[in-house]
Amino acid sequence: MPEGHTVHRVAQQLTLDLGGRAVAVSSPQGRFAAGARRLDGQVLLRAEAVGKQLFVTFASGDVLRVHLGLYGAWDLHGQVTPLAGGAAVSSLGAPRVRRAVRMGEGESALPWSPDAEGTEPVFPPEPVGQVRVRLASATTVADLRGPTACEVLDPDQAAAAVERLGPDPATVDDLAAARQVVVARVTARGVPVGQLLMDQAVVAGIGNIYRAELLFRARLDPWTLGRQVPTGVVGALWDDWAVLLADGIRTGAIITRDDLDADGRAHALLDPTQRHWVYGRAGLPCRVCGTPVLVEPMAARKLYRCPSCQR
DNA sequence: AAAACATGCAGAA
DNA sequence: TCTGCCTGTTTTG
Repeated sequence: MPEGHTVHRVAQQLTLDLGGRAVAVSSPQGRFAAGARRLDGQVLLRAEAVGKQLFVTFASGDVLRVHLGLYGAWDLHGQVTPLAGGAAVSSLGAPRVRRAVRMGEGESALPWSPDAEGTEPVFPPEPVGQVRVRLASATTVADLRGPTACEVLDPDQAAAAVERLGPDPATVDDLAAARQVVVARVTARGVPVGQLLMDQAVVAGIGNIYRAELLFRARLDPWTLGRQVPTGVVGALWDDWAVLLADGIRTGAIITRDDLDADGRAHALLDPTQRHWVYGRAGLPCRVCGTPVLVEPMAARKLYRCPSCQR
């Protein structure tokens, strides 16, 4: 369940291993049959993420728009170039390896089990489960399952879809201008800032984990109304989001503890319970002051905060 | 085996 | 504010 960083990594991966190649597009599950026919056989030009949405552009100009929602995931098979930091751990520029990788819900290497005879798995592999879309080159297969959105858009529709989203610090060309936009959108509203950070039309890519962690790092009470948050504080939230997102894209994990040294970070990579200040820590002591972390609903999502540190 | 749970969002009311 | 939907993993009985 991807926040922005995961989708950026998917985009990198698809561009790297399928970009510039003609791809067979199919819908083994059948629910995307018409869309698949429209794209089948075209050259995949590039994949890009804006917030949590993935846009895959094909030679005709048509764009596959995918939103993973809560449960969606991409499984990659065959030649999958290791990205830095992720499950496909390997040094940068290492030779390509054959393996299977899941991106979307706790990125991980898939069990690569040879069959009973110990022979190599066949390529391309049979689709397993409900595969909505398969993108296949001669050497790489990407299977998409469980997306909340999956559709083909023409160029104008794709531009409109991007236009509906707030700025994403990983794609925006002018960080300072984007900062201004976000400051304006937050401070104009009489809605809790914790809710505004999750609003993809205000700023793109922030999910429940990043929301909780950004607000803790700013020591800001999530219930503060947008219009009550000082301009400089909103700007600092945007700046911090840019930092956390870049870090998440690089490492493939959401580690927000700026109190950890290199060893601590390496440990947090292996132990998810060490990654966050407050997210998922309801009832546990605040790592700064020891006050029990609160969890409560905000707009039907779980909000984690330290009632003592965040004011 | 069944239930609970999850990093999300659209649509209805 | 509420419900419904998508899928896989973890927890519970």
